[in-house]
Amino acid sequence: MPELPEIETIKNGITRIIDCKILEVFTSQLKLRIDSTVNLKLLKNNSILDVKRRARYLLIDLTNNNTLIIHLGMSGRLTLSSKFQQLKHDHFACRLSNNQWLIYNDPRRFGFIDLIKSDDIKNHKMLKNLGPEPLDKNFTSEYLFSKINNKLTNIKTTLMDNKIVVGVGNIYINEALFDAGISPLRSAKSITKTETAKLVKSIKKIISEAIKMGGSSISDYQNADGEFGSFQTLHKTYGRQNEKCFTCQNKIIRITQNQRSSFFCDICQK
DNA sequence: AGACGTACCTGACCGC
DNA sequence: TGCGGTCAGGTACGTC
Repeated sequence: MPELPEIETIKNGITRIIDCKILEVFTSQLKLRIDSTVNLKLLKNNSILDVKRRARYLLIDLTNNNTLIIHLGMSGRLTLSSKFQQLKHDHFACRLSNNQWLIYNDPRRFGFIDLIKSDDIKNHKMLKNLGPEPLDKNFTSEYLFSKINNKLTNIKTTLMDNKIVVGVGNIYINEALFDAGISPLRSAKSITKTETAKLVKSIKKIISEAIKMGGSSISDYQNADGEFGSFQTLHKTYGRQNEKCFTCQNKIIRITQNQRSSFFCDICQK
């Protein structure tokens, strides 16, 4: 489901739980992608100090030096609701002192929830090797060029590598490459310094616009209040195979790269 | 070391 | 209707 703009939107939607106390915890028996290090029932009586995001991970800081890490995988949803009746695929829920339930639902179970000591967060195996945030000032064209100029792999796959830059998934990389006028088929090492600068600018632009629009709702993404994002109405390539390019009227092509769909215009993107 | 394929899961959709 | 195939927003891991 979610790339960085969707997670950022969810994060903004749940900041109202800050200062709430966790009164009750539900967990399903089903296995998520990785097992929680400790029993999540231990969350009871912790209070929420802060809600943060790193890459596509939501980090909920708690009292007792605990941090809850939530990843939504491909199909996860995190919602706030005044009631909780366990639905299929609900894997975690907690009742808060503001009379709301925070509910984690994930049909495909590619996501996970873990509870660790806040001090150990940087060492968590899912977080320790992450590259910079795309909107961070240290994600520059000099940095990116140094990371890609010896890579044989295509530029699209390269930019989806979390060690290089985080949070840029299949939707937004297609959109950013279109914006930059660069074909997804190019090898990373063939991208010039000038093109790298354009690419960095396009990634920042697309991600910021998507955050402003509340993310993209392709089939089932919803924010913490069950509302849909609207950036999908501005997609210029993603999901538009055989439709006309808005710039040149050429047909948008769909191909497969590393088992993921790429959409592009072979006239506008060189 | 780097490149690439595979695996984890469910559900929606399409063609026969 | 039902069945098999394909596809889906992510990411770690195995193998060459």
